[in-house]
Amino acid sequence: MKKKLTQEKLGELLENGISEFALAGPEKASMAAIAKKSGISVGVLYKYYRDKDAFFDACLEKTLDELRGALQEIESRDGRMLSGAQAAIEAVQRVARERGDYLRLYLKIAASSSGEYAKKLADEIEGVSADLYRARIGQAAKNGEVRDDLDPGLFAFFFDNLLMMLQFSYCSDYFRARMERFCGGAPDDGALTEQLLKFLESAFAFSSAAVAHHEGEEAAV
Amino acid sequence: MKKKLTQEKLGELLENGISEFALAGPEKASMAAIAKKSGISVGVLYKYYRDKDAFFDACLEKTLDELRGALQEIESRDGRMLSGAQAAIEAVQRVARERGDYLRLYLKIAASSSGEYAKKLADEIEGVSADLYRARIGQAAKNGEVRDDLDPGLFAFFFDNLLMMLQFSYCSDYFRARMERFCGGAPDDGALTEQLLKFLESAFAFSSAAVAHHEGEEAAV
Amino acid sequence: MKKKLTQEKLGELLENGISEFALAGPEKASMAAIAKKSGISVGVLYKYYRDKDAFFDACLEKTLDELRGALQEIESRDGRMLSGAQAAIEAVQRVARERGDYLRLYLKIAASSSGEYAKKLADEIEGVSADLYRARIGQAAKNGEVRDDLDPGLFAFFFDNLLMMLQFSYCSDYFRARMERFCGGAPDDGALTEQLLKFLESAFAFSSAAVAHHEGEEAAV
Amino acid sequence: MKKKLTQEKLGELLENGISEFALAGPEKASMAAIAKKSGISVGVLYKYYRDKDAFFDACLEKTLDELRGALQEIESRDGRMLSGAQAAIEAVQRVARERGDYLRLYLKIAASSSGEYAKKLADEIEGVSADLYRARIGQAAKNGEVRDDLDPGLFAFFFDNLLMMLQFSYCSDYFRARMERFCGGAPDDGALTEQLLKFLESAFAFSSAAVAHHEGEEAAV
DNA sequence: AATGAATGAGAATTCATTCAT
DNA sequence: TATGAATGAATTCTCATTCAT
Repeated sequence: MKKKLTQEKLGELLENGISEFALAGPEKASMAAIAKKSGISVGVLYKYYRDKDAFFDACLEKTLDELRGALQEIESRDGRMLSGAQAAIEAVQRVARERGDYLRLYLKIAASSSGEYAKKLADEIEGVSADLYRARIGQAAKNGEVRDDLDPGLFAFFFDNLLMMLQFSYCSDYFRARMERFCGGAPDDGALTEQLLKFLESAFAFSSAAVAHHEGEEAAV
Repeated sequence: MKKKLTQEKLGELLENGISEFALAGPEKASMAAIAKKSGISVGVLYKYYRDKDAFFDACLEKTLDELRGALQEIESRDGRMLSGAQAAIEAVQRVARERGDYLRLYLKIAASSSGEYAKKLADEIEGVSADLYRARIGQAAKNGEVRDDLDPGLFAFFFDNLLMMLQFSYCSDYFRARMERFCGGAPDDGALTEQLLKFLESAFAFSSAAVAHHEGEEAAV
Repeated sequence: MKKKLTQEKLGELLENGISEFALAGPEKASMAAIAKKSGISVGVLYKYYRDKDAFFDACLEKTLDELRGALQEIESRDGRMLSGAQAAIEAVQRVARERGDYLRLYLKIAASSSGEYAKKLADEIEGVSADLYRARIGQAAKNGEVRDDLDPGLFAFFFDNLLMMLQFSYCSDYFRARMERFCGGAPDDGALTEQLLKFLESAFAFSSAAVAHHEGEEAAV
Repeated sequence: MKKKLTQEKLGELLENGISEFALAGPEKASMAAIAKKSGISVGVLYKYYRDKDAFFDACLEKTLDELRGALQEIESRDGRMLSGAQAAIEAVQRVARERGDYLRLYLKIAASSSGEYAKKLADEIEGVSADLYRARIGQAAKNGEVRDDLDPGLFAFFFDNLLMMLQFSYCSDYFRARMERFCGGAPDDGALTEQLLKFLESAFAFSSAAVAHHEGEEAAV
């Protein structure tokens, strides 16, 4: 038989698919173009995936897998809010650099999907982190680690919103230009991390009690 | 008379265009459908706009005009950070309700545009508010109204990010589903506003405790 | 507006469709080829007919209308079996000459259709003549015009079978070749008519004259 | 051993080919499906047959061989017209039951082939029986067994036409539905045979009894 | 100037055929 | 020699754009 597509080829196909879908959008992306870019014929593409939708789903699935993978790394850290936040920010920066296409595709999908499909997708993609963040913040509030006059769900939402916009700002031309406009040029990763942590730290804590608690610790030192 | 009719028709045309582009996406939106919905022939549509792209640009322009209009209302308020924030949040909620199409289209564009065009667009859309927020925050820091150990540009960026995600969460099916997943159901507008203000207030160290802390520091100095 | 397709163009389109479908078969016939042959673009074809199937149905409908029209002419004659048969044979010959494509398409469809569709089609196409022939033969049997020991349905069936094969033999290359093989060359229309009438006349044992003639012959022997 | 397996496989391949071609039509039948059904790879199929057309020809050839075989059985009987006719009708009924695919494929071909190929095919398929029938009828006319005022070729043609339509009516969905429409339901094989024989007998004016019967009636009048 | 029918390039998808293994 | 994955031409159908009326 003619040589079967190697695993790498299949991976490349998905990567190119993700890239095309992210760049041109699911409608405009051309199956022929993706096949050509991957050095295969349209025929194989259709041997492996029933149709454009199925191929798109596969690209999306891979994207979500990768993003979930990046998330798990963060989740596995200790539960303290601040260190978690720092890890998350750095993960966003790394993923944006290494896997910008994934984020771009995610943005496209998020911007385009509608109706029940949107709901299904949101559950699938955001479910884990939503629950995790909410639980973590609720716990932190009980511990006195963060203020207790906040709604864990909404604060988790705001927290994730900041990370999400960070993602978009790193991966999308538009949002990057916007970020640069705000910062008066491309911001330094480290500085941005530091400032965002400061923003979050302050947002979450920073009730006098927490500060007092902190002060106590520091005093002890 | 004839002109007036045309003027009205043109406005309707743009509205329908915005609606279609926002709903179906720039690729999938049909020129014929838009013309029909507006009660004119495709011919006229092409008489006024060279091609689909040009028409799309016009729709975008109108969208941005409207959004800028909404923004100006907020900007014209007094310069105190907190009241500004509250006004902005409420403006977002109102616009999302009244002009969801504009926000949906904006999201589509932000997710799609690339290269130089993205930059141009971002400057045009975000320029004013970016500059305004940065200046306002810088001023507030000088006044001791907010912490002074923060970068005005980045904090303006974070602030606007939160508003932007709020917009998306109100107008896009996907982001709405995500918000509901975080909040365990559709959040109440008032509660959300309150909590977000709390978040911001704290982030900017508005809270008396933080201020007191600051004051102490400053007194020491 | 650009000139709307004239009625003639539309007629031509159907004719070319019928011709292509009859020649190449519904599967192989190419929409593009039909459009080109008709001097129009594929686009119009799809403006007038939803898809290939719809266009095919239109072609078939026209075919059946024409064939039914030819049939009606015969049916409107007086009810005597023999003159009806003669008219039918001559109609077949004329239609085969003038509208061979219709018969060819009919043959293709008859050969191809299956399942419930076949039943529906057969009812639509053959229903009228089946009922008519059966009634006419039943009546003729009562009148003593034809033998009364025959089943009107089956005899109508045999009668129509002979006409049907005549159709096929005139319009299909294969059946024409077969006919010529049987006859040792292309048969003369008049001779064929005469002989077929003789065959039918005898089969139905209508004409006392024919019987008398026979008697005479036999008596002579 | 190996060869035997191949021989079996080849037979199976042809059977499956005939079945597919008869069912789906030459255009729609899929080479891959036929190979799979036969438990071989497409590769071997193309090793044995240059292309789809060649394979189709082989299927056709086998079909014709089988049909000729069935015919020979009838032809080997004694030469009396009536018993020959009865044998032929019963053979048609049996073949339709046992080898419906052959007849369906034959019908497809007859409906599709055109030009020189049609002629070649008709000669090959119909040649023998055409000659046989003509000769037999000519002889019967000389013997006084049938009327002598008929053209042996045309009468043979009419006779074969009736058998052919019987074939079609037994094997094709369309023609079966048509037959049932004429008969008011599925006819009984025996009744059909009896009536068709009556029709033929009368057409050829064979039976002295029928004539006598008539004579009696007429005398009474 | 307005109309909307006609155009035709372009996209998805299929499947007979090839050929490396 | 057998395999069956890969190829890519061909086909259907869509819709932005044009232009005769």
